[in-house]
Amino acid sequence: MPALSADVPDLRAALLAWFDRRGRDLPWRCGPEGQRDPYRAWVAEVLLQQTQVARGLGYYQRFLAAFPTVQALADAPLDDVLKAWEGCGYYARARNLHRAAQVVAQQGFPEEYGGWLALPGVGPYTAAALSSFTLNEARAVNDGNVRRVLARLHAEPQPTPRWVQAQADALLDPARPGAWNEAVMDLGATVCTPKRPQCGDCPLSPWCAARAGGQPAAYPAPKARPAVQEVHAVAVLIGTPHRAVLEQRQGTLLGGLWGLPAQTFDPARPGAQAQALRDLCARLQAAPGDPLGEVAHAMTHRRVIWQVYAATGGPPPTDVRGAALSRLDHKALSLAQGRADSLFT
DNA sequence: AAAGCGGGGCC
DNA sequence: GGCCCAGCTTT
Repeated sequence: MPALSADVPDLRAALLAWFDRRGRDLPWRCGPEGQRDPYRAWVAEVLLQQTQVARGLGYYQRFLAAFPTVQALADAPLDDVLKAWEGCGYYARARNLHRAAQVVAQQGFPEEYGGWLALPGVGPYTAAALSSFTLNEARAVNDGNVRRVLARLHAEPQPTPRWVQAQADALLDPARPGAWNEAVMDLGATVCTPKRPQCGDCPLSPWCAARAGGQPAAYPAPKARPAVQEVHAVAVLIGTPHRAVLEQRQGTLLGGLWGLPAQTFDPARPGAQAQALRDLCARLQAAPGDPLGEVAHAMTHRRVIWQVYAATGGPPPTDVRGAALSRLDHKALSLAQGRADSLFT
């Protein structure tokens, strides 16, 4: 295996040649290399934070259709922005993007890395990506793909963020920084994949220490993840699946989204569920009705189990279709849909 | 440094 | 069921 440090020009040339042939053709890569359209690139980068490209594609088209320009985004109500983001998760991204669009509409797009980094929702990865893609600035990105590719290249089982950034900085091709960043990520997403890397198709395999060791998939070592916490709650549906009493969620969990009124309880305590239902209905000035069923919804860090009940009274119902709802609330509403259907079968 | 934050796809 | 994904913000 060639000594990597002495071979950086060859390694760069090999990856960029692969990228020029096999790089992905993605809708936000519009405009010349190093001078991408900043609005489209920005929306895509935020949308793709912790979201796979294959799934981001549909959300990207929907969001761009709703808000074709940064001015349109800045002028829109937050509720409309969240509706366009509905289902995509990590809704703080949409709130921050909306806030940052108002800054950009006033001041124009950033003209350097530091300007991007100063915007809400733009961290080190996104600022490096956008300054290299739109300004041709020599900033190396550090994302999950880069981390995996570099961990394997150097056979480093425990790559710290600091280590990854240093390696990425050293390899970045200063002649084509935007293309280099796109190339490493494309390689990680299509060839140097987490489970079964296709080393036979990899332009970096001559330099790859993990491949030389025979166990490329062992790098990097899996991250330890905290146990998933279960959250039990009762929720009430007042109205119909299309027109129901909704409340806007506060705080960081699904903040800004709308959903059925709900009340958590401790399932280990006898009677706690019935008490939660009474408390919830008392708060709403509603009367509890029939149980509609149970819905469970898994998120990365918790598992939510709802006992859903019909109820009557309470505040006036609102239109469901225009509101941004989480998947959990859509599942709860579909319980009532199934019940309404069954009345006619 | 660690925790919190969605949702889906794939093994 | 576990792991991962073009991470960021807050504590």
